[in-house]
Amino acid sequence: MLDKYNPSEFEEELYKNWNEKGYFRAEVDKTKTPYTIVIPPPNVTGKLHMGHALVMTLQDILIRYKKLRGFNTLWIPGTDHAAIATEVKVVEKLKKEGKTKEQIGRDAFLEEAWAWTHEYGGTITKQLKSLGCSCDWTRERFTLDEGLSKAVEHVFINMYKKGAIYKGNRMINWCPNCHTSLSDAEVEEEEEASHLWYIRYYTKDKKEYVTVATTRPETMLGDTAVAVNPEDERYKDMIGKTVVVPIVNREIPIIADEFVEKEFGTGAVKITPSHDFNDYETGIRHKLEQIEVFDEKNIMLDLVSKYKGMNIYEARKEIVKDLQELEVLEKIEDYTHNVGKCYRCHNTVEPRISMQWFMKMDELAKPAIEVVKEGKIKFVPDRFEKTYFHWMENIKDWCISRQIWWGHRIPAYYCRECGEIVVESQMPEKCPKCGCKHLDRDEDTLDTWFSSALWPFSTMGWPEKTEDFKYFFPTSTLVTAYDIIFFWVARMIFSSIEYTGKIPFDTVFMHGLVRDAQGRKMSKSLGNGIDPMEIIKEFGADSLRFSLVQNMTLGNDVKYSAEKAGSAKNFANKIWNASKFVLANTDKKALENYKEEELNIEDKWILNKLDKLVKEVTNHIEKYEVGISATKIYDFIWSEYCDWYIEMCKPRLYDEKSESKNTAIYVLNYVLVTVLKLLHPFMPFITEKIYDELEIKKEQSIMLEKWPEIKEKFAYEKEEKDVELIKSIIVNIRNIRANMNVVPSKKTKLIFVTSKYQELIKETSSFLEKLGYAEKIIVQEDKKDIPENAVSIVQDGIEVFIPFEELVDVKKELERLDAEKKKLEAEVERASKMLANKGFVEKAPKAKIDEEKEKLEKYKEMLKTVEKRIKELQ
RNA sequence: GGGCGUAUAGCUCAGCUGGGAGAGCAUCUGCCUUACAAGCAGGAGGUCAUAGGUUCGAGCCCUAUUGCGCCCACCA
Repeated sequence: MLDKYNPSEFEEELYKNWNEKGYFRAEVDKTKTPYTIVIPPPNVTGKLHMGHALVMTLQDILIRYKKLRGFNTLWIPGTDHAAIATEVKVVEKLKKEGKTKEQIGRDAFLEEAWAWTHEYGGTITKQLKSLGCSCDWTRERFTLDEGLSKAVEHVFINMYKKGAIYKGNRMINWCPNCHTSLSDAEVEEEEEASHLWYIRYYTKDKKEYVTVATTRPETMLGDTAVAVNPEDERYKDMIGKTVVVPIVNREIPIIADEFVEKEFGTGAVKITPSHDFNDYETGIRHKLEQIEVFDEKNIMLDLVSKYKGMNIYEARKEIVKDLQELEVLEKIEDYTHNVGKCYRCHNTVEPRISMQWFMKMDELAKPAIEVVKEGKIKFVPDRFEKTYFHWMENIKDWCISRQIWWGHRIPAYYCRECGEIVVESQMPEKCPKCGCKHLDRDEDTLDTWFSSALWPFSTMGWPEKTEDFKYFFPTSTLVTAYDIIFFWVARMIFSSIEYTGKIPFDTVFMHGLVRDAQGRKMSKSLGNGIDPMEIIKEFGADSLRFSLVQNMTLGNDVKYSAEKAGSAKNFANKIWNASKFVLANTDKKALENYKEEELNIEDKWILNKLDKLVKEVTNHIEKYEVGISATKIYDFIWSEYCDWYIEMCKPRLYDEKSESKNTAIYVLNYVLVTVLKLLHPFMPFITEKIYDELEIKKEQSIMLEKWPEIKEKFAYEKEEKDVELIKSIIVNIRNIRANMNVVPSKKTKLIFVTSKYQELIKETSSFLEKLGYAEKIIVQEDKKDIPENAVSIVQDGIEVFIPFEELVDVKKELERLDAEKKKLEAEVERASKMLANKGFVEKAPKAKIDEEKEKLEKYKEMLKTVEKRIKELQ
């Protein structure tokens, strides 16, 4: 028997039970259709945040739903080694101990990193379990696992041999803090207030000068040209001449290049090919020398001895001062511009020329664009396809090497003698070119996203042709936030097509970000983060899940506050108490003795509504509109089942002589179990807990149940309409009583005057009496014997009189009726106007016209009745 | 500079292929009615950002404008 709703009492235990019984485990079964999701692997040492909570909940909803619908579902969990993020943390830890990674060396460092991983790893998987995620934990993977590492190696070696991976000395993004190269996707632009420094570069004879505007005065030491637009009249005569770089006194040419914007600054740009992407390209076009100004730690090199050893920001100050002294600094303007920042540490990224490994992208991108264009992979919502196309169509080669140690080490070996590069899974015994026996392995590791790109198939044992891979691949739905389309989604798509020949998944379901109540990103620095584990502790995992999803719309961000979990918990409590009520009134015999032909009209009403609910919920989940589904279920349970149906049933349940008591018990149970099934994907714990108590249950667990049948025809449409009419009368009664301040304990007679609905009133009188606060219900054809002091309600085909005796003030009642009359008049006018409109009658669909005609008749009729009543009272 | 999203009640958001503006929270009134006070019943609260257009009919479709947000891009 259910006690008070307290999720912390049972959630953990239920999860353990599911897991032990093997309900999350998937087996290859060719008689069933697989439905597969691979988890977006969170950082192994990470902790669950709201974004995780959302993405995991969505996946779990899909998996549980599909399982109920009979699919052979598999959700593969796992974690990512998060190369840079983890390495940075380990380096920090070493720093606290007074050590550096260089001091302890690669092997010792990796030991530290593994120790770190083991210490902090596992937290997030535990948290996923608290959230209720139905992952197949027997298939849990880690990106640095042996199998996954093999897949990475396999891909690297093969792609290298195909020529799709190559090594090159090129300009890349460099994070001076993380000490590694970054891919383009890993750089985030941030606005920064700075200055524009205007510096004069004089000709050798000092007769002329060109003023350049720059945001990076310190890089001038490495300038090897000044560029102007070839069309720029101001500088036409200067092109081809030379000017002298102040301080270093190097003579450099003035060149013409299209990329220079005439309108910006002075229209003349200093060119530093070693420290700027544009300048690098320009340098190559014009065969300019590349002079490095500072090193990979942002420390000035020995171009000018007084700056040597300074970091670039100190050097900037000094150089500006010196330029002022040389009287070549024309002016300084305030200027705000975008600066590239490392997505991990948010330090300013520096462009650097460096030897790196790259993956050629143009050939890979083409088929990856095709599969989405052809609809083989669908993005939900589809607007994200645009983002995807734009990126894929403008993609540049992917810098895949990283100068860190934590990750998949590049399987390339270099001959010490001749420099030959050998790419193999093992170090060769000797150089195949010169025979030298001394080879060194490449020090670099691969971009974390290189292994993530293989995740949908590497987790299934690929490149081995495992049974899992053959059966479960391609996966079905990829669920992820829109902010990692580039990092992950795009790369999985081209990787999968290239390596497996198949798409990795057929649908990409993108959700938004979880923000705080004011719409700000949740961040540590703002301190506005909400810890999902705290929410679980206070409200339960079901409430967290439901509140995250309830108001979610496709692809849009979710504003979240703990209050939402509170209201979700109220909902859970509501279900709990309703179930308690149903259980308390249920006995097994009643369920066995149920006969469909004995259904009351209100039973048919709720069953018809339930059928519609099943259909709607299903359709919306199929369209990934889980937020709408959640709301529909919420509304049904609270506003239909609890507020109305249970109340309607009470008289039958409490009346021992009631013939339809058993039917009520059956329908109460039937609707409850059906709605629990619909709700289970959203709130797995409470639905299981209640299911377990139900007499009507068929399975050991609600997880083994079948999704409710979707009926195309609703058999009780008329009954539904009729009960709605009665409901509106009840609402009217309550309304009037509330306005007259009549306490619920004060019962009255209810006199129904109707010829059309005599039968309906009789059919519904069991609950009409209770919900209408009636001591007695009288049905009659005409208005004889209506007491003077009665309030009346006019409905279509029914007039209801409530004799309140001394409570009725005729004047007030007339006022009320007058208001009612005005409302009806307005309705009649509206409908008549519409029907008098030639355009409407000619062009509107027939059904709509008939509807309006029907309404007009109805309201006219009601208006007449009201007018008559007014006359009677006057 | 290009692209995308968004604008509806005090707050968070729904609103289906265009056909009488909705929910939750907050607020106000009355209720401890034997599932639930984490509740029940009732009420108040909106020129659907602005201006045009299409249509018999626009919150919804089209155009422009404005606010907010995001993504992309080599104006130093």
